[in-house]
Order: sequence, then structure tokens, then C-alpha cells
Amino acid sequence: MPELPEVETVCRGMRDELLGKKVVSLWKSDKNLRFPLNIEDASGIIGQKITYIKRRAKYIIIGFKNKNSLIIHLGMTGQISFEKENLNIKKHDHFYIEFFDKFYMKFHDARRFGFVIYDQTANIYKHRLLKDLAPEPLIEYFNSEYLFTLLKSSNKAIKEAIMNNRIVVGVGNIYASESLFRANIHPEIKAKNITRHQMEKLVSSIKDVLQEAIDAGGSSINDYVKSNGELGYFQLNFNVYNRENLPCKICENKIIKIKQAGRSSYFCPNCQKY
DNA sequence: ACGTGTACCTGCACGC
DNA sequence: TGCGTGCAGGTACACG
Repeated sequence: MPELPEVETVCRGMRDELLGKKVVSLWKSDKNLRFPLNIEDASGIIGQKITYIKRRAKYIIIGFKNKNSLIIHLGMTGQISFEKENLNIKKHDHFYIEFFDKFYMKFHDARRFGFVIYDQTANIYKHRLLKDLAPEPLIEYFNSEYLFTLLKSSNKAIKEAIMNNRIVVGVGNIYASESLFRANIHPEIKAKNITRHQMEKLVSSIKDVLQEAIDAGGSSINDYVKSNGELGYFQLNFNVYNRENLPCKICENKIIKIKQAGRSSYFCPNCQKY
């Protein structure tokens, strides 16, 4: 589910609710998520206050006073929610933290592609999951020069390239299609054949789409909700994603759906010529 | 050392 | 109504 804008939105909601709160207890369900969590190890955070909550790619990092961390990933269907007083454990709830005064943060994930893991590495960015990640798309370092140079001999389709977290992080299946549409680039063009001019357009499209989606609170399809339970509304602004056979909003040609690397890509054959 | 598949899960929409 | 099939915001890891 959640791509960068959704994770960023969840992260902001967590920051509002959790910064400075002290952990009282932890609970996990008997089902493993993508990675197992040893709840006894993780008890290292009991009694600790949360000092920061950050996002890196689609990972959420919770930092505690004693330098321990939790890394959370929402996978496809993960949700974070908060409850006060009456905690209600439902199907597919897999983890919660109880804070002082009966305040709870709960992790819910039907498909269990997400995870919560505990780590005590002082520099969490050296964690195996984080150490090899490409730059964030919204920082200046991610620019057309960077992307052009990195991809100038890549035979990969451009859509697969921008979804690769060694190249740039946070761009998932929805925003890859949406960015390519805005840049008028066909998703199957080989990355090495993208011109400098196209690359400039692509980079600014990626930045714009992601920023607009963050501003809209993410895109809600099926499972995604913000941590306060509200829906994002960027899905209303999709130009191509999930719009097979519907008219292009620019030229009215039918939107086409194809498979690339096992995933659906959507594009307008008129606006995005090969 | 690489690039490419596959595996991990549940729920839902669809066609028969 | 029920059953089988395919598909869904992701990515670590095994394999060639």
C-alpha cells in the first residue's frame, strides 16, 4: 500500500501523538510479521521516552532516550492507530505499545508483509535494512544530473529503475506511473535512452507528485488510513493509476494497463509515446 | 558481482 | 451461493 506520501503522513501523525511519551509495556500477537520480533529483547525500550520519529524511504524509525530503536514498515496493508483507555484487540492486530496513562499505539496488518523490529545499534542508519538505501526523492541531492549519470547505461525500463530503492527510495507502483505520465515518458523506455531534458522533467514530476500527495494526506485505496483514522484524498487526483480504459484527462485517449516486472503499469499511449 | 524471480499473506472482485 | 482464479500501495533473499 503505502508509498512515501502515505508513510510520511503516518509518521507525522505519530510524531504529533507520541513524542516524549514513556513506554509502559509491549505486546505482540502470536503470528510473525515479515520479520520476527522478540518481545523480550524489545523490552529494552520499556520505561524509555520517545525522542524522535523519522522516516527513511518507507521505513519509520522510532528513537528512544537510551538510543534503542524500533523500525516499522507498513508493507502493503499495515496501519498505525492510537487508542486511549479501552484497548480493543481485533483480527490482524499484531503489535502495540502501551504508554503512560493508558495510551496505546497499535500496528494492524492483514497481509503481514509489514514488520516491527527492535534494534539497539547506536547509529540506526547503519542497520542492514537502511545502510544501502538511495537518496530521498525530495532532497536536492536527487536531481536530474544524479539520475541521468546513474542510469546512463541501464537497460532497465525507466519505471523499474525509479522503483528501485538503490536508485531512489519511496517511489512505489502508484507514484511511478503518475510521475511518468506527468513527464510524458513511456514506462517501458530503457533508462539509458532517456534524454537529459526528459530526465529533468521526470525528476521534477516525481518531486511534485510526491509533495502533492503528502499535502493531500496520501492516497486511500482499500486499506490505507492515516493514523488518526482519516482518509487521504490524493487518489482523486490520479491521472493513470487504476484508470484502465478510462479517458486520459489530457487527451481523452484510453489509458492502457500493462505488466512490468510483475506489476501493473498504467499510461496514456498518446501522451507517453515510446 | 550482478540482475532476476519468488516468496511471504489475506481479502476482495470477478466469472462460472 | 459457492468455488476457483487473479490481483492488490512492498521488498528481502535465494538463485543463476
